[in-house]
Amino acid sequence: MASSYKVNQVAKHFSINANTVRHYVRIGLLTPPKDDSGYHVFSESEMQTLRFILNARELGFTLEDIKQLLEDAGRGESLCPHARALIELRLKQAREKLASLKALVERMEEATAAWKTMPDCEPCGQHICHLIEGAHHES
Amino acid sequence: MASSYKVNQVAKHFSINANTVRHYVRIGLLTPPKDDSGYHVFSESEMQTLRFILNARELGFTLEDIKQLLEDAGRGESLCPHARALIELRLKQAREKLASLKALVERMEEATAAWKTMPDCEPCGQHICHLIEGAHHES
DNA sequence: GTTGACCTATGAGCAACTCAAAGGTTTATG
DNA sequence: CATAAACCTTTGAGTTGCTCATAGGTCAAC
Repeated sequence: MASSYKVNQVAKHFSINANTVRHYVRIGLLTPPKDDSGYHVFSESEMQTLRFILNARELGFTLEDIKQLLEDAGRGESLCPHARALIELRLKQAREKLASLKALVERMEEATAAWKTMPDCEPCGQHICHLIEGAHHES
Repeated sequence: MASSYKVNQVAKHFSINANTVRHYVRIGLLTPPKDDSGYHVFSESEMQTLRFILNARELGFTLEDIKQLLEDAGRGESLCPHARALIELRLKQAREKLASLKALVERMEEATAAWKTMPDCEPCGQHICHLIEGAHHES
């Protein structure tokens, strides 16, 4: 009928890898029942849950966060307060990672710019590569 | 004597975790000889290699990159051309990751801002959490 | 001689997949 | 109707760079 999908159909529907769907089943995010031959059958309700998972993932929740939210929902609780607390934490972490990644890109850009004017070094016992050895991690 | 260190001394010298030093030994980045009782002994030359590793890591090279560079050096080749090619690749990747992380942070900020004005939802069969279900991963 | 601080090697855990292996099922075709 | 293609299953392992735990050996001091 209309609202019944198997793994590859689900994957195509959401434009994701079928192995990703299987991964979510494996870790218990999705719990589709099986038909007689052991194939997972996804109903509209499973599809809705998967859409929820993908949305939440896009918003920066971890899969473990999402699992907790789904468990809240399974216990009939409103998960909004929990979601608000979690996203605040994840946003803070994302900002930290962003800052350190920004710093890394700047270091890399500085290094490549500086290297443009430097000749390749001949290998010698004294140093391995002056490009890298000139970097500022001293002591 | 002066130039001979054991793992914890090495770690303290560079202000890194002793397990990090052991990790580099395990994956073959460092190859310190052993004394009679099986302890790793780090000479000045091992220390120089470790400094090289830490500098390169700070510049965004992966440990696998660094391993290749050290192998170049071991074969008496100038690794500067290789290093230049590698950093260009890693810089490109870092910029891509930076862009996607920036986009993620923006999505998270928009979501939290929008959620400030929304009430928590009561759990119902129709939807799990309108906060997350309002996100734009449709279809 | 025993406590405590060191050292070793190895396996596992993190996050979120992704791929491969080994096998069962279903469908389409010759 | 046989068989090959295209699905499906479970499970284990690989990715990156550590970090921690386990089980055990070594060494210096008191």
